Amino acid sequence: MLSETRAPPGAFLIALLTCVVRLGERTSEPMPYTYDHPRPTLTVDCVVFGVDEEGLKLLLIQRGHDPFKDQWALPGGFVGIDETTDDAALRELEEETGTRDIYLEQLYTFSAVDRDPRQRVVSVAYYALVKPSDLRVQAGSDAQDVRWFNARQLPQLGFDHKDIVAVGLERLAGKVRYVPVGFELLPKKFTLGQLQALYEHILGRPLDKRNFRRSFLKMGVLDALEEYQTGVAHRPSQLFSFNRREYQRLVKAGFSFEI
Amino acid sequence: MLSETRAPPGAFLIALLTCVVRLGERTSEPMPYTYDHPRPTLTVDCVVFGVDEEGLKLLLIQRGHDPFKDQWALPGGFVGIDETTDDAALRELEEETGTRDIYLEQLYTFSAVDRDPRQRVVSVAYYALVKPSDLRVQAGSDAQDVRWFNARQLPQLGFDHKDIVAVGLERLAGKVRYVPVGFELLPKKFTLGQLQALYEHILGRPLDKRNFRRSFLKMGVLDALEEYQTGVAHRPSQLFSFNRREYQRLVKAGFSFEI
DNA sequence: ACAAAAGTGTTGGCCCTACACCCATGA
DNA sequence: TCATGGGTGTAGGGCCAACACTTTTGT
Repeated sequence: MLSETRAPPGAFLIALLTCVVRLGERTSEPMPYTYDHPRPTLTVDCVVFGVDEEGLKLLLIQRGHDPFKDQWALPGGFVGIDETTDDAALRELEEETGTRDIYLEQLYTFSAVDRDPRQRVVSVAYYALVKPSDLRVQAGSDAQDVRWFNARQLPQLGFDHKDIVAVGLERLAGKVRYVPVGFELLPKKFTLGQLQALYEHILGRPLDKRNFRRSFLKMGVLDALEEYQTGVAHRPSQLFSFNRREYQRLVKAGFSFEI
Repeated sequence: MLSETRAPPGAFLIALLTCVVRLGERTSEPMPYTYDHPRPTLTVDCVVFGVDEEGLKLLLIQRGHDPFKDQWALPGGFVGIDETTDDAALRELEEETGTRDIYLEQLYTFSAVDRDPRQRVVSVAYYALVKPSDLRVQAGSDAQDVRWFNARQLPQLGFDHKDIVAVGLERLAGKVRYVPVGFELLPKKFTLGQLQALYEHILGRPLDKRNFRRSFLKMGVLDALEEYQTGVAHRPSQLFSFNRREYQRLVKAGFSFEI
């Protein structure tokens, strides 16, 4: 039915073609084989969390082009015709971070009609957990700058990225309660103090030291190393590492990691 | 840069245009204003849950066209250029159910490159909770038939809809544990027996009657009516209704509805 | 010596689980 | 009178929250 229709050479035709889409709306399934109509553009945006001494951080880029030129925004970009949205998110993150070894999870798909002032863009949002110590960030092709920001004190963001970040923070706080995500954010060897501080930053409330240590150690996913902090002006803490094998065994067994 | 390129008149050009997209991939943000490249088609698919005497049900349509003609699949369809994915999902559901008064929540976005045999299609999946008693389903324009199926005994499904259903079932089971979703699935007045049976169907395991009643009543979101079942061959059950106002008050207060 | 974080046990209360019998009705 | 689901209370155990002091190091 629409197989001979050409797609719009420019955005000014979109309004015209909308009537064609309206026809399409009456059918509840994709039409056979050759179907051609104005489509939303598909992008990904990534809420990248990290943590350092100051607390929970978020990676933002400073846009090099309009719209929102010079403003800060989430890293992201187009989804190619032959890649999944997961692949697109990883590809974009590799630009800014130089690595693909990143914990990534789909967050939500944002589709407000006016979320991009230029044209219709639907964005699949992801959230990522990285160890800032493991990577040195660098501006990708379309960004002037990349920086870590305090996750609770962000600058004004372009598009609807403020909403996306809010959903990301909420999801992180929800997830941390029953999955030990902290391990994606901390260095290989860490102290229980660091781990607890991380949880307090994510949950936004203080936790009891003794109870925290007990419940975490009880899970059995921490390996106590025969190694200690050095050079700190207080009693050195024992170092721990995350036992991923044991963690996966417990996940399979249906174990609950509630904090 | 690509503003003069025409979109593919047919699927056979997609491979050719892929190289153009590859160029696009190097930029991490949408290009200015007039940007034209082969885009994934965007659809929605809905996992519609209902419940009746037999247990948890799922609404499926029988496809009227290829691909997967005559096979059962999830209701769904294209996302128009001027509607959100939420709107698209509601619009599609209205076709099959005749109402927009449906509890709907975004589930996940599926983007495997080969999930549709015709062309690249990315689908935003939703799950819906409806009261089958409130609506009479009817086949939409592209469907030969619509029917409720036992959610645990589904026929073979087209596309990757089996995966989508699996994610939907998992999410429902997760959600029911801390949100009283049951109210979206039951009639206005219901018995605690019905409510418990619903939970058992969703969770896939039996629950203790006394404990279930106690913990649900303790939440304070059920109004006991001065009304009883009639015409049953056993002691009539008291009827209850859901107090949505109180529920929302408790949600705001951060109350936990764990079962 | 002091500052700063590490490390360590116990108790009370609450909640969750398990469990068995009588009740009201229609057939 | 029988079959069917409705309705009710308690006791034991486990888990969680609250809580304070000593240890080790650098300055």
